[in-house]
Amino acid sequence: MLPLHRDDAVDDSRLATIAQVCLARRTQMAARALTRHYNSRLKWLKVTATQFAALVTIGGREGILVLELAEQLGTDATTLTRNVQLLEKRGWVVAEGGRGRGGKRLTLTAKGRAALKKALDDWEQVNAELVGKIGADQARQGLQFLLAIENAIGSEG
Amino acid sequence: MLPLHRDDAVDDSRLATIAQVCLARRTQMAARALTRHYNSRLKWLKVTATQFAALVTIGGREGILVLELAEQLGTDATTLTRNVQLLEKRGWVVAEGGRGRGGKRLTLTAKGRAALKKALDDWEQVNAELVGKIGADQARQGLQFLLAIENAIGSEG
DNA sequence: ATTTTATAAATGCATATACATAATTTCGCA
DNA sequence: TGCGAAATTATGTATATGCATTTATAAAAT
Repeated sequence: MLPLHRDDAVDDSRLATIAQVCLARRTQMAARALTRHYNSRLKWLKVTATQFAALVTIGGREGILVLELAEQLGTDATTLTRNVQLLEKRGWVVAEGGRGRGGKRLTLTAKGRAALKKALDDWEQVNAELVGKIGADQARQGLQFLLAIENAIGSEG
Repeated sequence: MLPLHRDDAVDDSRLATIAQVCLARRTQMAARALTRHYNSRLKWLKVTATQFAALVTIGGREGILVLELAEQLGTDATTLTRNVQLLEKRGWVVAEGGRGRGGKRLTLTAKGRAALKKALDDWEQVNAELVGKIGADQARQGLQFLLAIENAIGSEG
């Protein structure tokens, strides 16, 4: 039986095109590759790329709230609640305050600052390598593209 | 007490710069925003962006192996093992074969093709909206950038 | 002062992700 | 024919993610 004129038929070449040009798919693929890459480079410090991003942000703004950290990292606040708990268990971050108005203010511990400082050197190397490989121009354009995507989506559902 | 000359001090402006130009961070942020956006648009079909990408790929290559699907999606094969199990439970995908050489060949069910077909219309709309907002040129350059990132990382740790 | 309201974080549940390792199947060869 | 090697998927464990909902706190209103 030939599968012609099926109601549920989909065009194969259309699917191939979509796989090539879907912004979500390609961005996720690159994000996964980058995460794996950074994780492997930061493995000796037992820091993940996600944790590194949080440490950088807290270090740059001591006393930041969980909600503000979520905003800076572009994640849901409930995700940050748990990610921060891991950082606290690691002894890298301490919090003052709690639920409700006023919130929970986060600061790095000495241990946290030390870990961050070490990780920064690795980051510098990894990022420089990547920029070297793709070229400074493309890196700059890429960052603009990523920002444009975020702005295009904004906070609408 | 002034925090001058601390061994663990980190430069705030350096941290701010890193937050701006870290390729991993910015790509992940965009990926998260895109995932949320696509998920909300595909919510009425109870399909996630990740599942959509898998359905597109399986639909475009019936009989694909889990390992090949992982390659196409740029994820670890062990992730795909579980993602595919969800698709099977949903009745969208059936598998022939199993462990070991020969592997497990995946195909869409009629239900899977129907879901894919509906999702494709949503995808078309969402992607067109995004490209419209950021501009066709930047979209094209962005896709090239993402590809360049993947190539730069390749399969090295 | 007590109630209401707004704000911030935490929890329950489900999916997504990857590394290390295990289990299973098949192929090739002795 | 049976054993070792290669290939492929599955499992254990941990982190990451988001939505819906709940809990806790502080401010505002009456």
